[in-house]
Amino acid sequence: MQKILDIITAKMQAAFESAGYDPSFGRVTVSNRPDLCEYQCNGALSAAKQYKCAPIAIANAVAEKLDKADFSMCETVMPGFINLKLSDAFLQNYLEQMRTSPDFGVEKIGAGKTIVVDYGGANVAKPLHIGHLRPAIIGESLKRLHKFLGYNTIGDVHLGDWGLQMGLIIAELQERQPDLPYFDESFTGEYPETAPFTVDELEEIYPTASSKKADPEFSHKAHQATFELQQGRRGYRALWRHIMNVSLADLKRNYDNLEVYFEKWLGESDADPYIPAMVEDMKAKGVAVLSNGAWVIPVTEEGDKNEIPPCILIKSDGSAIYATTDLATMVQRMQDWAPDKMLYVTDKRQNLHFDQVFRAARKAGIVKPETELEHVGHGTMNGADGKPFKTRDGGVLRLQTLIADMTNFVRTKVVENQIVAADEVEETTAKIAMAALKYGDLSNQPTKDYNFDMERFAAFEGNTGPYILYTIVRIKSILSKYGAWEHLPMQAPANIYAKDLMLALTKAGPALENALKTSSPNVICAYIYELAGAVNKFYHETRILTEENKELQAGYISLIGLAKTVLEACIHILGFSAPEKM
RNA sequence: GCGCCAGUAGCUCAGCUGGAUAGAGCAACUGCCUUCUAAGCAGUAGGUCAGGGGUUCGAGUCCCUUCUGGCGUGCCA
Repeated sequence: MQKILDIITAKMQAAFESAGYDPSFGRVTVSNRPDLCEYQCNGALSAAKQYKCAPIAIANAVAEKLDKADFSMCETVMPGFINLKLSDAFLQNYLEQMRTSPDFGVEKIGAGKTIVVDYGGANVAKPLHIGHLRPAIIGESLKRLHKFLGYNTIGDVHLGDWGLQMGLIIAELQERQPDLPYFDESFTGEYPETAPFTVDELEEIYPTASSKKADPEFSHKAHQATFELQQGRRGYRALWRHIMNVSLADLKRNYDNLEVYFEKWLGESDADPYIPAMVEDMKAKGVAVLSNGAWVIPVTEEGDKNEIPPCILIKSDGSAIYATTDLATMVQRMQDWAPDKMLYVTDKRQNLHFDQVFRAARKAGIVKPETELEHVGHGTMNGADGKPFKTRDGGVLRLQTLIADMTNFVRTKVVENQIVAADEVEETTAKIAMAALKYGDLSNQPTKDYNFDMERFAAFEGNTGPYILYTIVRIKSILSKYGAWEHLPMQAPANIYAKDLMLALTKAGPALENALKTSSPNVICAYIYELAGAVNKFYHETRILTEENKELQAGYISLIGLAKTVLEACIHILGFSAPEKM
């Protein structure tokens, strides 16, 4: 469906033109003075500069020419604003069109396009911790948003399963159990089928090994193991498969628990086969050059304020590095899926890395010039005190612990409330906790750091996930008491609360598009908060089920029905859902 | 050193290519439940938009500069 702003802007531009002014001044925006009008055009003010005359004169001339069929008000105000209000009939027709269109008429701007969203960033052999929360839920949300707007979407967890971390684990294992056959180069038999460690052991082995990086001897062994693993040393590959098997099951369970689902569980290792040919190609093209013993891709471009470091392709010890696997992964993605866009959701501290990789990819011709590459660098989640999140003993907090804490916190309130039956407590609690956690995160701009405050996020008042859910639950409650509502047509606004709600509903599509364009789920949060507010005001001021005029009542029901449709679609994009009662 | 990002109410944050009186939530205070869930609604109070210059009819928004904080800055991811 055409957006209201576009419809009005087109009319306004026509009016500017027919009044003898440049139509580009006819841009209409949502009013910032809702007490005066619903939409406004400030074009006369800017036009006054170019035409060197009083803005109000331009505004009057334009207003004179404006096609006023869809407006109930059009007035000019000093120094030159043009203020507009929509007619009831226009709103009714527009909302009716929304109601009867698939997905309330949002424009499928991604139709025919494919996007890869790279957003997990989990490392094998490491439990998911709070650092994995943001990329997971922001990425999941952006993926769902693209899907809703018509894109073919491929979410790829892009496991960290190939870098130095694997070498560290191998080196540490060798120190602990040197007699295992995996370390015996002369061993030619079958390796054991069961792993020589459990998940819990693995999750202890990695941090231990990581803490020993400062030891030159150990560090060298780890680097050597990394190199040999990548070169295909048989025992290391076998060990690597054990590590993968043991930790993948655990990772999947954790992501499921967060309601984050990947279409692809590929990792850095899957990019490995693409590396040799890619590197040879880059060398042949002269894209990669030898520098200090390493093969690097210079990526400084004209216009840079100063030289940015080259992208390192092959380290001086001959092994690959994360830039290499990221580039090779692009090769694989272009070959298998030919996406129009690749979106990476990782910590913003990797900004430079992706800048380098994107430049290198374009320089080497790995992606097409029109392929969009975007890095959404998210900020850090800190504790309520604004300091890095730590457990009481200073360790890293596990994701599952965070979710459990939130769930326990919410459960207490659900039980106190006594609205749901005992056997529904867990399901309701889980939904509210998920909403609290995700909305609390997503309502912040992705790029900014924020403080995790469980009491604030799970608070049952204010701008929170639970508030949004509560609004939906209220609507559901009325609709289920009313009966069949899906067929009821939209009516003209019955009061100012109805009109405000209708105006809010028309902004759904634009909000989603804006969120997609800026890769900012917080835009959706801000929108549904506004929409939920409009619903609650309407709810408060209008008796619906006791309304005696059945015709009028049907209009109310239709209106809140559409509100439910929009709200539920939006929270689904954000990654959570509403219970029946709360 | 250089680069990037940020600084808006006591706290947490919005503010869309400059536009009318800078908006929410929390906390504080005041009202509204015999009526669809009060996890709600209405209201009061709270801001020299870090400081200083500049451009403009008009600046939280654009330019310059200072201060403060965070992060990054060739072989970790």
